[in-house]
Amino acid sequence: MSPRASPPRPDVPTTLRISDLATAAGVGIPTLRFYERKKLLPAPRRTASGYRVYEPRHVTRVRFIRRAQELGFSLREVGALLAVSDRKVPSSTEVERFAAAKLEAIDARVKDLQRMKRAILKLLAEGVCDTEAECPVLASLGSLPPARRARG
Amino acid sequence: MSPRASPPRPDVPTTLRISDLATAAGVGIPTLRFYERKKLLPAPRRTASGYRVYEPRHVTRVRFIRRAQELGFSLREVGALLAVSDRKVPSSTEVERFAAAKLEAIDARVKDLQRMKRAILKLLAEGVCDTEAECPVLASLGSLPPARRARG
DNA sequence: CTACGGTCTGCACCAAGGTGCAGGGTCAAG
DNA sequence: CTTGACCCTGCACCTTGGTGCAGACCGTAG
Repeated sequence: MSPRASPPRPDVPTTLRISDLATAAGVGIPTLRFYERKKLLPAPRRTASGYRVYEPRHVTRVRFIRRAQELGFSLREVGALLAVSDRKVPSSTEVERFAAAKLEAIDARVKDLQRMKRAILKLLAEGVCDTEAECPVLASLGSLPPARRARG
Repeated sequence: MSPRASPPRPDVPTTLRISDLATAAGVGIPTLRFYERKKLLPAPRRTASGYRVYEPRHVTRVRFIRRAQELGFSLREVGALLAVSDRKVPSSTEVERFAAAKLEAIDARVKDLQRMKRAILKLLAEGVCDTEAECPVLASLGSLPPARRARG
């Protein structure tokens, strides 16, 4: 509970220790070190004694990672987005193809989610179905194209 | 390549061996045994010699599982939906709350996906941003509520 | 009968995305 | 100068959702 009055406090740009970043971004400390190992977070500056020193923009970055994950992007994909956004990688044809594929995938996912939503509503509204063959959930989603994993 | 002319062929209800089901549903054979262990597939009938014997409805069921997974449902959740659909579990308040929560989650996810889509479009259209603070992707998604995992 | 592919079981292993712990250094307060 | 909270590293372990392999049986073709 120590206020730990941010050290010399040279200016506005507050610095954060790892626990501050973890709290601010809503993740655990080990997760931050994990992201660092995975290159999703840049290796931060260190104090003389080796403590990691973060800045507020890292909060944004970690929150972005979490949001993107919730949307179904893998950490590898999040890394690709961040790399473009960081200019670590030129916005090349390859990236554009990646993004375009993602957009398509997003549209498809949205459609499917809406279908699923309707199916669940129906399931609730109609009560439970008598035979598997008539179940709205199964019917609305089970008999669509082979559904090869479209994750990538 | 043997046609394996479906045995006595008693009627329309063709039976499937595990490899047939795997092919028809677009998954691997081990995956089917895995689903069976996880109770997503009922333990099927067996031939005298112990071979699993499936029916066409199992194709629907497996495809449903894959679709639901792609939509971000965990196997545990898929199991819950299937249990309702199977009448193995009464459509109780609990189930309705589960479904209602799912619906909300779906709406939220759709909104976020659309936001992500717009962000990616912007990223592509505007070229790459100069500072992280200005990046549309980060901006559109990074600075939203704490984003505690809404998976369950 | 033999071969050969399909199937069985059980167990080991894999990748992703973390989580926990031991053993040790740091640092501000009391 | 000790205590306690915090940090470091490295390593082990966890859950999900599979994948692979060994060793043995089944079953049809030649």
